[in-house]
Amino acid sequence: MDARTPRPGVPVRGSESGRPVMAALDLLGRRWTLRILWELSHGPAGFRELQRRCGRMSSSVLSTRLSELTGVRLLALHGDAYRLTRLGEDLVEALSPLSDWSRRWAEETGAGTTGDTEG
Amino acid sequence: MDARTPRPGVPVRGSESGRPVMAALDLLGRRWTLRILWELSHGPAGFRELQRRCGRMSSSVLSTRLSELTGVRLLALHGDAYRLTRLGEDLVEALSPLSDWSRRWAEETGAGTTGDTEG
DNA sequence: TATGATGCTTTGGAAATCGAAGCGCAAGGA
DNA sequence: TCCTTGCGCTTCGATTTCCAAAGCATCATA
Repeated sequence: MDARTPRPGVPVRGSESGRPVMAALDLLGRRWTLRILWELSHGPAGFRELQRRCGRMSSSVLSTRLSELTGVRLLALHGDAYRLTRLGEDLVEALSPLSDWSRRWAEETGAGTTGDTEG
Repeated sequence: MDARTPRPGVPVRGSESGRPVMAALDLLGRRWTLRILWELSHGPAGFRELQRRCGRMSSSVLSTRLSELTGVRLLALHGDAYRLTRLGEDLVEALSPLSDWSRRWAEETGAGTTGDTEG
């Protein structure tokens, strides 16, 4: 993490208040961040394994995301495996209703994919 | 919305499956998207008003985000006011645990701002 | 008629993201 | 002992996204 990583208590993009939720909205609104957390909720993974889970995302971006997320204590590196911290698990759990919601979204927009049990 | 806007049923960044949740993670992982939804959950707003709520964000980006979000039916334009659709309200509600979580995050990282009652 | 507010669009430059290549290391096989 | 494979990343040039300022047309008020 560098000094520009959003974290509670400091001003972030579009908000000088330091309100925690603003930091969260800024942090999560960066490409791949949500996806990385989501994938790690399925279990710890090393760098290349995680890259594969994210559809071969750019290694350079993965690298910076991982250091951002570990910097704000949502992830931790144990040996060669990244895993969610307690805080990170809580976040993913807070976001879990997204899975059900997205199915409703699919229904209402008349989307095709149905054979989808894996949240 | 153009053809590249993530929506359920089509491949998105990092996922060919068309799984709805992947589209959601891609869509929400764009700068300002979460923030815009969040701000609109406090009530409808016109273009410039919304821009102010988002801390004077760039009008060009706001414009493209608004058309993306209306394109996937999370927002609708009524007269000169953007407002959440039913689907959009459901999404914000699904995301609402984020507010409580972010406060815990602030506590655990020893952040300063406390005078913060507005989620 | 001016003045200010609105909903945007345009534009040139800055920053984020991309993807391919490469580095050093460790393990396994011939 | 070499050779290959996989690992965790970095580097770097190219593309995409984002940005802030300026501008345009329109409407309301003065």
